Amino acid sequence: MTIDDAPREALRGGPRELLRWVATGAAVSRADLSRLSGLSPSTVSQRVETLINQGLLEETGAGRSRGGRRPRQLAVPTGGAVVGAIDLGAHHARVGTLDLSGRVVQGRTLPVRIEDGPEQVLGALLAEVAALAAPSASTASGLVSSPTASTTADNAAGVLRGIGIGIPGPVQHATGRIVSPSRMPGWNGFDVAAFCAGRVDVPIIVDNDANLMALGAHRTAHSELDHAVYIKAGTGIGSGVISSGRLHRGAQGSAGDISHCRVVADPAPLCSCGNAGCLEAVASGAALVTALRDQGVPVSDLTGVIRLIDDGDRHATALARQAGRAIGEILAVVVNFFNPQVVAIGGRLADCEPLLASMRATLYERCLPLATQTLLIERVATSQDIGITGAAHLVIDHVVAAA
Amino acid sequence: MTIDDAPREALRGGPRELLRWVATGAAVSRADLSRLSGLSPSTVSQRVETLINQGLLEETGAGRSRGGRRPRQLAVPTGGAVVGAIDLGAHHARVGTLDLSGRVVQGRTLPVRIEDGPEQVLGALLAEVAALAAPSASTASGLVSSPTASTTADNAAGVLRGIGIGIPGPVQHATGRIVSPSRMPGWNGFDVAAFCAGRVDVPIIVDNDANLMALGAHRTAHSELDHAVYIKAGTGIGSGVISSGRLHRGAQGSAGDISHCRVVADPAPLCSCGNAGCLEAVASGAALVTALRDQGVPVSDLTGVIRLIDDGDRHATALARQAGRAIGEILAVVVNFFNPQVVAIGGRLADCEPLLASMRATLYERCLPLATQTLLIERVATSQDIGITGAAHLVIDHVVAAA
DNA sequence: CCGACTTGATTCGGTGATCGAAGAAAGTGG
DNA sequence: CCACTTTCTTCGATCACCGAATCAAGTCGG
Repeated sequence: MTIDDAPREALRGGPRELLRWVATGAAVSRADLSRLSGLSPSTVSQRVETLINQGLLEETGAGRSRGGRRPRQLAVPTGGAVVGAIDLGAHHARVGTLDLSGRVVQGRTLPVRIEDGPEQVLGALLAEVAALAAPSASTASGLVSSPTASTTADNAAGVLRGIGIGIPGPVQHATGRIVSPSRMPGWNGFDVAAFCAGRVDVPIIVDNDANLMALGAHRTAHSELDHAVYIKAGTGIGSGVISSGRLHRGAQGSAGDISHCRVVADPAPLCSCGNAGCLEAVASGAALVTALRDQGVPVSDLTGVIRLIDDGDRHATALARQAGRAIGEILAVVVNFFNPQVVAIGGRLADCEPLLASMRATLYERCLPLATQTLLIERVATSQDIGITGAAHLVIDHVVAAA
Repeated sequence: MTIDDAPREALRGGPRELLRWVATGAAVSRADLSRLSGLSPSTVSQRVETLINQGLLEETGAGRSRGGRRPRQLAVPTGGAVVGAIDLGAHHARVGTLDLSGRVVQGRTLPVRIEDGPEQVLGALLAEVAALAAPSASTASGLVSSPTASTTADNAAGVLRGIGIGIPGPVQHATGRIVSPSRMPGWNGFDVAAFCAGRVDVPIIVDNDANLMALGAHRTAHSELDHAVYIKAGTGIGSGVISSGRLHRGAQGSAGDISHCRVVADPAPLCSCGNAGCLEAVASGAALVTALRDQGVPVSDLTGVIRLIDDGDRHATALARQAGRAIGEILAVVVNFFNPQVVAIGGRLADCEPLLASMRATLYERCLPLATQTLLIERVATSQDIGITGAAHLVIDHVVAAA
C-alpha cells in the first residue's frame, strides 16, 4: 500500500484540529471549540456530530457550569488502542499504541539488532504492535479497561486504524522505500510500506525518524508556530522541518537530512559514507564513541559517553563541545536560510549541556542578528514517546482526512 | 501604509491563476481555463465575468474554431500600465510599469547612488514610476500625477494599482522596514513602506531583491514546481526560497539571507559586517573587485571583473572558481536541508562560467545523492526585468486578492 | 422560591461557491 | 441539410458555513 502525501489542505478548524483541541484539553465543550476555532456554534455542533458518529469523539456527561447551562463534555474515546506506531532506532525501538488524540496508550521499548535485516526486525515489531492492539483481556499488561463494550457499529474504538513507522535513515516518503542509509546494512532499497502492507491490513505510513520527532514536538509544544526546525542528535544526526505549520519533506522526501554536510574539524574523521568531515562523523553519538575509543578511553556506547560528559571528563567534554560547534555551524546556515521561529534539539545528546552550550554560542555568533533576535533555541521535551507521537499524528491525519 | 502578508490561501484556480494563464497565453478561452483549472465550465464563466467587470480581463473577439463553436478570446487589457515596480540595486535601479498579467509595459534603468540616502533615492524612483504610469500624452518627468479622473468606472485600466519595491538588503517584509543592511549606509531602520505611502496613494509592497527575483523566476519558469531556491549573485549575494509554491519569508522575513554564512577561504577576507569569511566577503561581486585590486589588478567594477574572467585572466578566473566553490558549499547545506526541485542562479555573476561550474561540482560532491538525483541546477533566465516582474507579481497578488 | 441574567447547544433559513446536466450558440464536414 | 463538435450559459442541487432565534439548563440576588 503506497501512501501519497497526506495532510495538504487547511487544518483551519478542520476535524483534525477539533480532535486535537479536545485531546489536549484545550477544549471541553462545543462552545470551547467554537471560541478556539472561530467557527460558528452551529458549524461546530455539526462537525462534532459527524465526529461522534465516526467514533472519533464521544460525549461524557455534563461539566461544571460557569454561570449558565452546563457544557456537554467531549472526549476522545478511550476504548483501547487505535493507532500503532514504531520508532526504530539504532539499538532500540519504541513501539506503542496511541488513541486518536495522539495520547500514548501503551508503549514499550524493545532491543533491536538492525543488522538482522528488515524482514526480521520489522516482522517482530509489527507483531508487537499487533499484540498491543489486540483485544486486551489476555495479558493485562496495563489493564486496559474496556469501557462499555464497543457501543455501535463499524467505527467502534479499539480497532487498529493504521501504523506509523519511523526509520533512522533516508526514506522516500512517497513510496515508503529506504534509500542509501548509513548505518543500516542490508536495508538499502527496502520497501518498508510494501512489506508491512503484506503483513497487516491497515494503512502504513513510513517516514524518517527525525521527521516524526519534528512532527511530534511541533504538535505537542509549538503548534502555534509556523516555521520550526528540529534536530535529532542521537546515534546519528538528522533534522525535521516544519514550514507553514506543515512537515516539509522536499522534492524527494529527503529534506532535513543534514548528516553529511561538511564541517570543519581538526582531524576530519572519515564518515561511513566515505567522505571526511561529515557532520555525522563529527557530532553524532556514534562519532563520539569512536573518537573516545581512538583516544584510548574505554567506552562501550553512547550511554557511556554521556556518563563521562556528565562526570566532567576532559576528553569527552571537549568532544561534546566540538560536536556542539559543528552542529551550530550547520544550523547557522539553516537558520539564516530558513529563518524559523524555533530551533529545538532532541535525541539523547540533547541533554548534554556542553554540547548544547557550544551549539547555542555558535548559532548566536554566526547568524544574522535579525534571524536570532526572536529565535527560540530549545530542547525538545525529553520523552521517549516523541517519536511514536509524531508517527501517530501522521497516521491520524491520514485516517481522519479519509473519513 | 503597512501591508500584511498577502498571498495566503489556495491559488488553486483562484482569480490570480486564471489571470496568469490568460496572460501567459496558456489559456485563450473560458474552455481552456476550465480544462487547466479543473473547475467546471460554469464556475469559470462566472469568475471570468467578475474579472471582466473589474477591468482585469477583456474579451477580444472570436478565435479560430477547432471543429465547433469559436471561442470568445480573452486577454488582459492593454489599456496602459497598471502596476509599478522598482528593483533597486547597488549602482542602478530598474523601474517599470507592468500590466496585471505581469508583462512589462515600460522599463527603464536608472543610475543610483545609494549613499544619497533613502529619501532622495526613493523619491526620484517613485517620481519615475509615476511618470511612467501617467497618462502618456504628457512627458513631464516629475509631476506626481494625481491619477486624475478615473475615466470610467473606478476600475478602469490605466490606473496605477500599486507599487512593488525590491531592496538589496534585509527587509522586514511585514513592516516594510530595512534592518542592518551591509552596503546601504544611511538606510538602516528606514521605513520604506511608510515613506512611499506618504508620497503616493496606492498600496506599497516592499521586499528583498532576491525574494523578488525568486518570485519572478518561479512564476515565469518553474510555476509547476513546489520547492525552489534562487540565488542572486551580483554585487551582493542573496537567495529567495519558494516552499510549497509560495515565497517563504520565515519568521522575521529574513529567510534566504545567506550572505553572512561562513565559508572556508584561504585568507579569510574581512566582511563589511565585521566578521571574517562571510560568503559575501568571498563570493560577491564586490568581494571579487576588492580581491583583484588587492592583487594589484586594476579593475574598476564588477563589469570589469566579468570581462577579465571572460578573457581568461588567471587571477580573476581563480577567484571566480573560489567564489563558485564557496556558494556551492553553502548551497549544499541548503539543498540537503531543504531538498528543492530546482536551484537556479541569477544576478550578474550567473553568466560567469567558471563560477557556475565550480558551484555545480561542489553541489554534486557535497550533497546527498538522493537530493541531487533529480535536482535541476539552472541559470535564471537572464533578463534585467526578472526583479520588477517579481515585484509586480507581489503587487498583483495583493491587488487581485483584495478585489 | 422566583425571576433576571448567563452560558451552552440546536434549529432553521440564508448566502456563496461550486458542480452537473441541459441547452443554446456557433461551427465543421459529409 | 443533417449529424456531430466545441464553446458557453442557464438553471437547479449541493455543500459548508454563518447568524439569529430559540431551546435548555444553569447561577445568583433578592
